Amino acid sequence: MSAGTGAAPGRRRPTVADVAREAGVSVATAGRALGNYGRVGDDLREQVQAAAERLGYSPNAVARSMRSGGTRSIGFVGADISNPYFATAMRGICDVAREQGYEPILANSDDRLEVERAAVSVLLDKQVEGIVVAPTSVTDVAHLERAKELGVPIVLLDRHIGALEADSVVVDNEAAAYEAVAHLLGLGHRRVGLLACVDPAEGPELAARTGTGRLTVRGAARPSIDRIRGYLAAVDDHRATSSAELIQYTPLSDAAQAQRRAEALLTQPQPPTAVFATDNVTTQGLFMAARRRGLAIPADVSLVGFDDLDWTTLVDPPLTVVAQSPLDMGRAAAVRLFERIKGDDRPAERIVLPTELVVRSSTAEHSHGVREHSG
Amino acid sequence: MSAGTGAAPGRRRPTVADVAREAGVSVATAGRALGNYGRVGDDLREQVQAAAERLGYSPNAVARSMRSGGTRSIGFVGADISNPYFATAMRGICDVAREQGYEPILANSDDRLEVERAAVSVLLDKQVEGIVVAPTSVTDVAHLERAKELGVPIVLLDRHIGALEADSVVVDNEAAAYEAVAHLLGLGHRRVGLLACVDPAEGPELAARTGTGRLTVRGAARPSIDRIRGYLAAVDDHRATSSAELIQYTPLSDAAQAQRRAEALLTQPQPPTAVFATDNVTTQGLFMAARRRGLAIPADVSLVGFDDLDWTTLVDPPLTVVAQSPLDMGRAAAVRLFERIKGDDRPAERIVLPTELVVRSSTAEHSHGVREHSG
DNA sequence: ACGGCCGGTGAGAACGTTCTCTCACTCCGC
DNA sequence: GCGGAGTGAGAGAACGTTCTCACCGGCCGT
Repeated sequence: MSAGTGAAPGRRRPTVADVAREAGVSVATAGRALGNYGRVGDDLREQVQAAAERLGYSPNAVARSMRSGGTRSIGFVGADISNPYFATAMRGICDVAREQGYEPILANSDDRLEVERAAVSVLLDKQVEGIVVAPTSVTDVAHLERAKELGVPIVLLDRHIGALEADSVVVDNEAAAYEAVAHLLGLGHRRVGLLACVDPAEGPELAARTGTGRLTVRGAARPSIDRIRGYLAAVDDHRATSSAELIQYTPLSDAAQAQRRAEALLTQPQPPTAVFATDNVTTQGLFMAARRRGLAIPADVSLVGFDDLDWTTLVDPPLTVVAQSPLDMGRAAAVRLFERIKGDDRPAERIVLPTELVVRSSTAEHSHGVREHSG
Repeated sequence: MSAGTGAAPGRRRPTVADVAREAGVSVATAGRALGNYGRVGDDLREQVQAAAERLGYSPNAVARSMRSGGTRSIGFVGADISNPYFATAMRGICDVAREQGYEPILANSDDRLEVERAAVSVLLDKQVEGIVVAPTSVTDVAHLERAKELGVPIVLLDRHIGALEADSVVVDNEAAAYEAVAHLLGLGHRRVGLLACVDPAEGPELAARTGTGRLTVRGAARPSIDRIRGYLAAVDDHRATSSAELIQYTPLSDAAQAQRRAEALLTQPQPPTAVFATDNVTTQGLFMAARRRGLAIPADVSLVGFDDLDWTTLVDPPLTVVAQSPLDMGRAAAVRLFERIKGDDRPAERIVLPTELVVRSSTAEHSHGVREHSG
C-alpha cells in the first residue's frame, strides 16, 4: 500500500525511522524509546512503543552490531558436529550462550587444518566476540594468534596448546589412559594392546625402542597422543610387554577402518589379552572386531574404551570405559569464554575436568597363563 | 606504534580507509581493488593489495552485510543438538552451507514453543537469509509466518505444516511405521505394543474406540503422531488387537523415562509379543526395559525401533529398525533453502525422503500360541 | 580538429543503529 | 523577575562497506 517493491514477497523491514515517522517524533527519540537508553518522556515513550507495535518493528541486529561493535555471536569450530562428543559439547556451549544472550555459529573442520583456518577467518570477519575451538593442530596456530591479536578471545576445547596463551578445557588424557591401562595390568594382563586414532601424517613417531627398550612418542598434545603416552607410561611402570606389534593406529574417524585395524591387532600370532581404545570411534571398531572374530569378552580379551556413550551400556557385556563429560567441557569452555569477553584478563588457564574409569563387565582377570613376555 | 588504544590487547582492525591511506589512494579505489568490483588499474590494484597484505586487512562482514543486506548466514532451530538425529541433520546443513559460502547459526528449542519463537525472532533480527526449523508446534506458526513476510524463507525439517506455505523435508512416517508394524504382524504377532514419545500436553487424544472399535488419534502431523497413525492403520488392517493397554506414551526425550514406560508395557498381565518404538530414544528405552526384565529378544518379545543408529547393530541381537537418513534430510533441507534464497518462488513442496525397514535379528515369528485375541 | 566515449579515479551517499552535541523549555531559587 | 540548573527533544555524526555519480584524461571517429 505504501511504497513497497510490490512483487517481491519480502516487505522491507520497518526501521527506527519508520517508527519515528509513524509516531511523529524524531529518529533520535524513537531510538531512545525503543532501546531504552537516554531519557524520554513517558507519553512519547508509549507513543513510540505503540507505533513500533503497530509496524511490527524489531531492531536490526546487524546495524546495531555495526554501530556498537558487539555482535552477540560466538563461534564454535570442531572436527565434526555429528560426532556425539562434539554434538554434546556444542549443546553445553549453546546453553551457556543462550543464558548470556549470545548465539553460536558452527563450523566443522573435519580435522583439516586449512578448513579450520578458513572457518576461523570467516568467524573473525563476521566479528564474533569469541571462539571455542577444538584445534586440529597444536603447532600451526597463526590463525588463533590472529584472533587473539584482534581482541577475540579463544578457548581451546579438548586440546591444550602450550605455545598459545589461551584458556583450554581438557581432561587429563594421559592420567585417564594410565588409569585405564593400569586397571588392565592390575587384572594380570601383560600383553595390552592399543588402538589409537591418529593422523599418520602428523601422527606420533613411535620412536621405536630407545636404549632402555622403551617405546616413546613424539608429537603434540592432542588427546590421542596424550592417551598413547598414558598407555606407554602404564605399560612401562608395570613392566608389561611393550612392543610395536601391540599398537595399531587408524587414521580416520571411521569405525569401519578402526575395525579393520582392531582385527589385525586381535588376530596376530601372539594377540593381546586386553586392549585399550583411545576414543569412541576406535572403541566401537574394537568392539565390532572382537564380536566379528568371535572372541568372548572378557574371557578371550578384555576391553577398555573411551567415552561413556549410551551404547556402551547397551551392549553385552557392558563396556568398561573412561568417562568424560563433553557437556560439562562445552559448558566450561563457554563460561570461560564469556569471562574473557567481559574483560577478564587473568593469565591463561588450563581447566582440567575429571574423568572417571567406569568399570563394567568387559574387563576381567587374565586367568590363562600366557607367558611369553621377557622379564 | 601508530595510534592504538595502548593497553587493550585488541588492536583496531584495519579498515578499507586504512588500506587506502597506506596505499595512497582513495577509499573508493581501495574498496574496488579489494572487493574486485568496478574497474581499477592494474598497478593500483597491486599496490592496494600489497598494502592490504601489509596491514593484515580483512573485510568486516558486518559492515558488508549492513550495506548489501545479505549476511551469508542461515539459522537452524532444532529440539536438541545433542540428539544424534539433529546433530547429523545439522552436519548435512553445515556441509551444504559451506559449499554456498554460508555459516549456520544454531539454536536449541528443547521442543518448547516459546524458546523456538524467541530463537526465530533473534535469527530474524540477526538478518539470517533463511531458516531451517524442526518446528515444535504445527499449529502455532505465527513466528514462521512472520519470517516469510520478511522475505526470509523457511524450510521445515522432519515435520510438515499444512497451514504454512513452506517447503518441508520429511519421511513418510505413517508409511514407515505401517511397514514396521506390518512386518511384525506378518510374523504372526497379534498383540503389538507401541511406545511413543509425545508431549501429553499437546499430545494425541487417543479417541478411545469409535463405534467400529477402532482407536484413532487426533493431533497434528508431528513425526510421532504420524507413526502412531501408521501403527494404528497397520493393526487395524490386519485385524490385530487394538487396545489402549498396548500403547504407552512417554512425554520426555529421556531414555530412562522411556524405559519405565516400556517396563510398564512389557509387564502387564497380557503383555504384547512385539513392540514398536517410534523414535531412537524410546527404542533405547525399550531395549533397556526388555534387557532389565530378562526378556529374551526375539524369543519372548520382538522389537522394532526407529532410526538406524550405530548402537542398534552393536547390541545383541542387532535391532530391526526403520532407517532414515538425517544427513540427507539436513542436506536436502539446506539445498531447498538455498534455492529459495536465490529467488526460487515455485509453490512450496513437500520433499519426502525414503525410509527403509532394516530387518535384523530382534524380530522373529510369534511361535508360541498365545491366543487371547478375539476375532 | 573537435565532440563523444570509455577507462580510471575520487568524492560522497547510503545502509540502520547508537551516541554526542546542541538547543529550547521549565522550574526553582535568589 | 532573572539567571542557572535540569530535563526532554532534535539534528547530525559515526561505524565500514559498497555503490552511484561526477570528473578527467586520452583516444577514436567523423
